[in-house]
Amino acid sequence: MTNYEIARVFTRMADLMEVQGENPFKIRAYRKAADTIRDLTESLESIAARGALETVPGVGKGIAEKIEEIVATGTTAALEVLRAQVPEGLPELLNLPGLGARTVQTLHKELGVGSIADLERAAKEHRVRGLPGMGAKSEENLLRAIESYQRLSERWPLGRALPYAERLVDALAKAPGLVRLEIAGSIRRMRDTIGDIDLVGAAQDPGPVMEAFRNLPQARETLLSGPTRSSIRTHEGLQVDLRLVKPEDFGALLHHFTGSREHNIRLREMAEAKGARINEYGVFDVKTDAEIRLGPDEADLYRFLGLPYIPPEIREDRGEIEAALAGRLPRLIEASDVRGNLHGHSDWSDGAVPITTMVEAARSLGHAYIAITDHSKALGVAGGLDEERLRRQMAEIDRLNAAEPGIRILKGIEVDILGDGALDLEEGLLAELDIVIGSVHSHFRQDEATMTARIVRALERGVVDVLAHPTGRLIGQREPYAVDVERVIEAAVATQTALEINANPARLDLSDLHARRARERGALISINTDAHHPREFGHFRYGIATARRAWLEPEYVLNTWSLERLRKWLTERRQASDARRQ
DNA sequence: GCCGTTTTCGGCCCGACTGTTTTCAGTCG
Repeated sequence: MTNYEIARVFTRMADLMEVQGENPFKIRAYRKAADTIRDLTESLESIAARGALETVPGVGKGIAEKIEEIVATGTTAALEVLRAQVPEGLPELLNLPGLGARTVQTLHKELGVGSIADLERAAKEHRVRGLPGMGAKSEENLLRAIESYQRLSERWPLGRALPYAERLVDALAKAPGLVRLEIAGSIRRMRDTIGDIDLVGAAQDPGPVMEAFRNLPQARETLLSGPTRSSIRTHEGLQVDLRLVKPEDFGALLHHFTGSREHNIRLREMAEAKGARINEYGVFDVKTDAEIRLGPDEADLYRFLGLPYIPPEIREDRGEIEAALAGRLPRLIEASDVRGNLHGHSDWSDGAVPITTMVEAARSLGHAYIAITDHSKALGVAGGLDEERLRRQMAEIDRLNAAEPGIRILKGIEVDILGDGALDLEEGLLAELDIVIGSVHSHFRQDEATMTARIVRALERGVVDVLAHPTGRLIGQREPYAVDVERVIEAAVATQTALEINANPARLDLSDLHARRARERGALISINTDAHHPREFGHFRYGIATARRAWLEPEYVLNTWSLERLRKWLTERRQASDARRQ
């Protein structure tokens, strides 16, 4: 039973309790526990085995008992009781925008609605409008909600959402009277996927800006519209919210809608201790309701609370407030720290352009080095290199380096880790390369024990310098393969293998949480674009963002190092591997 | 159901918009 599966049990219980009208705080407790569990890197089974369940935040006596029950039996009696009481399809109604628990209960009780199909029928037959608080307009809105729910409603990867939001900002920037406009919400925090776009702005007169917003070419329909807040749905089905305040309140607004909700709640609790209330307009004295005037920046708010500025990427209530209080916030890595790309492809395998084109692009970015790491022969579809072609490529790179291209080209390979943990090329040859990236591209369906052992075995050979995209996930397309990340991190530390944060926004693998865990355990990280074309060097922004969310300082990221330091590390780790194997 | 250098009981963020209301409940972020 994975943590993810156990979390799903509690989420399901929360859904069922919600449509039953159970105590909202109890429901929240279950959801919070589920979120926490999903984020753990250690398996609940092993936490349970050492009797430490109640040390997990949000897990108390009740939920701990249920976890033990789930670990032992696969389910819990409490869930089965709820299931017996509530129709299977009822919780799904909560996904319809505008429909909450109270209305779902009424629909179920009064009309016998037990699924979205039931609701659609009832609305079409005008049976909904007879209910208290429901009219013809409500019926219409429900039918629209059902229609749009069936059409869309998946989360967007950051790599799609961020550029889209930036285009919206560009389009809106010309609106009359607009003085500030920023992307807030989960995009500003750079989460790997996002559910909607939050824009915040400032204007003395919000009317014309709101009108321009509703009339954006991207807007398919207006969901709601008021003087300070409007929402549209785009043609692609994504919801976009715009909030506007007076320019002097902009800092408070930006902070409020950057979130995360959990982070903001913590700050409000801290404000309460100072007799102050925080909302999107500023900070107010609880007693007099008078505004406590702060400066215009987010930093002023943190200063008021006695905290240093906390960057958006780590505002998740995952320990950042405690770290800030203790003066121990990390100096997060920045894009300008990057000195090279250690995983990328050329047209020798499945890259789009010749080595020289990739090299020139990297040089123009100001990088000091670039590794060419084409695929190995097992990846036939990608034109992977066999021994003979790899030797020719190595000679080619030697020639290019001899011509002093203004950047160091490292000879590398992305070698396949085969099904049994062997490497796809002869290890003597691999040892001649400057850098070896190892990765899994096959047999994704192996069970967790087999996959974990396979990767650990590959690392223990000591030849792989960097383990690429360690979990194999493709966001929104493919689940990570079953692998015990904790064990892989352990092996990476023991063998001094760096773990990759693959910066491709479809991967972001390691994820923020896994990367943070890896760092905590002492692993080194390499942030790589895995570029197959020069334009994909632009993906660094996503890799950096993930690293920042993982609390990474540049010190622990290989490719922020100078070429000399990097080469020294590569040499020493191989010597250590050789020594270990003797 | 969880949690506690204020508390082991009584809290658990705060405000905008909608649709239906004669003053507010429900929903959302």
